[in-house]
Amino acid sequence: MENARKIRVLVLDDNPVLVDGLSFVINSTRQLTALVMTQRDQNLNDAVKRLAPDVIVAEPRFLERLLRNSDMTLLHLQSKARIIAYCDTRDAQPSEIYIAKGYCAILTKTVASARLLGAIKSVNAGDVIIDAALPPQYETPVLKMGFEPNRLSSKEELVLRHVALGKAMKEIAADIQLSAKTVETYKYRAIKKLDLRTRSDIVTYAISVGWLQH
Amino acid sequence: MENARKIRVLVLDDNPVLVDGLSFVINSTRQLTALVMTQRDQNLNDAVKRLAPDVIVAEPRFLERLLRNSDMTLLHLQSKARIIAYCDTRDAQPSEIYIAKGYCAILTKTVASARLLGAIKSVNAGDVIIDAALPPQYETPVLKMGFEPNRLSSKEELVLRHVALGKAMKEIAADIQLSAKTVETYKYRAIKKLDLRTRSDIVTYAISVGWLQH
DNA sequence: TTAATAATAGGGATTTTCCCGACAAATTGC
DNA sequence: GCAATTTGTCGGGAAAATCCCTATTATTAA
Repeated sequence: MENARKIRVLVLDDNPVLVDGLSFVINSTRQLTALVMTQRDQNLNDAVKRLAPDVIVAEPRFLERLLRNSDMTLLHLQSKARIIAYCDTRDAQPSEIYIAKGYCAILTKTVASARLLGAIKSVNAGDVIIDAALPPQYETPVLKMGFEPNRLSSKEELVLRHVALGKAMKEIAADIQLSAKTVETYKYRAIKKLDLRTRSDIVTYAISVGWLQH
Repeated sequence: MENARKIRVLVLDDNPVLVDGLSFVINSTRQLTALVMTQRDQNLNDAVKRLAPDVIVAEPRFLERLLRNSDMTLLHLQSKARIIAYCDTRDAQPSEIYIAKGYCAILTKTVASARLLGAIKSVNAGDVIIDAALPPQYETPVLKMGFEPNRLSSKEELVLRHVALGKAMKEIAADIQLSAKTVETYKYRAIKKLDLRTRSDIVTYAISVGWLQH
C-alpha cells in the first residue's frame, strides 16, 4: 500500500500564497501529491486533461471565472476529478447550489488544514462533505421538505428580526399593530424554538442567517 | 552567516489553511522561522510577548478584530515586530491608512509567495513596501478635522459596539472586566454624544458604520 | 495650572423582560 | 372529519435591566 498510487490534487485559488502553501502541505502528506496550475493558465480544460487530477480544491468564484472564459460549466470539464468548493466565508452560498453545480464537497475557509486534507481523501473515496458553517437555506423555494425541527411561524420570525435590530417589545408592537404582550409571546416562543437565551444570542443568530446585512 | 539568527515570523489570518501553508513555506526557507498563533488565542499581546516575532504577516481585519477585543491598536502592542498588512483585495484600503495605523508594508493577497517571502526579509531589514495593486487615495484627504462634534472615547465606542451586538450591561462588564455600573455610564454618555435614544437607534447606527459586518 | 474630559462606580426610580397561564382560531395528521 | 397541535392573541406578577443622576479620581488640553 505504500506504493499505492497517490491522490493527485490540483489547487485553484487566486491567492498564490495559499496555493503554494497548501500544495506544499499536500506534498508533504503521504498519499497526496499536488499539481499546480498557475494563475497564468487560461485553458483549464487542457490543464486538467494534462494533469489528470483526482481531486480539485477550488475557490468557486475563481474556478467559475476560469470556466466562464471558455463558456463552460463544471459539468463540461473533461475530467473525472471530484471537486471541492473551498469558499470564502463572505460569499458562501447554501450547499444545494454547489451540489447542483457539480461540486462534491463544500468547505469554508475557516476549516483547519487537517480537515481539508481529510476531506480530500474522503472525497476521493466517494464521500460528499458539507461544512456546517454554510448559510442555511431557509426560505429557499426549493424542496425544504422534512428536516425542519422548529420552524418559526411568520410572526415569530418577524418579531425576532425586529428584536435583532434592537427594537423593544413596545416598538415592535407599534410597528406591527399588536399588543406588546402578544409580541412578547412571539419572541418567547421563537427563542424557545431556536434555543436562544440572551439578546446577544439572537443577534449572533441574526448575523449568521444574514438578517443584518447592509 | 549561515548560523545567523533566523527571522521569526508570525502569521495571523482567519484562514487556518493559509496560516499552516504559509508557515510551512516559511519554515522551509533558510533564514526564516515561523511562529504560529492559533485562532483560539485571544490575547494577542501575551502571544507576541511570548513568541517575540521579528515580523508579523497579518490580515488587517483579523488582526484588528483581535486587538479590538482588548481595546487596543497596533501601537499598543508590546512588540518590536514590524507588521506586514496582507490584505484581501476586496477590502484593501489606500496605503496611507495602513501606514498611519503602524504597518510597515502593505501587500494584497494577489502577490506571489516569493514576493511575500522577499518582503518579509526586507521589512525585517527596515524597508517599507507598498503593493502597487492598492487603491489610490484620491480625494480621500477629507479634512475631517474640525467636524467631529462628539467623538466617542475608546471605552464608549467599545461599549456601544457590544450593545449593538445585543449584549446586556453585565455581559459587557464581564467581557471587559468592569463594573456593570461603569459600563452603563459609558453607554449613557455614548448615546448622549451621538444623540441616540433607543437600542434600535444604536443598531441602526452600528449598521451604518459597518460594525455588524461579517 | 486651570478647565475639561475620561475612567470608574453607586443609588433609586422606572421600564422592560421573563415565564407562565389562558383561550379561541387555524392547521395538520391520521 | 376529528383529535391534536400550532398559531394568534392577551394578561399578571416577579425579576432583571436600564435610565438618569451624582461623585471621586486620573488624565489631557489650553
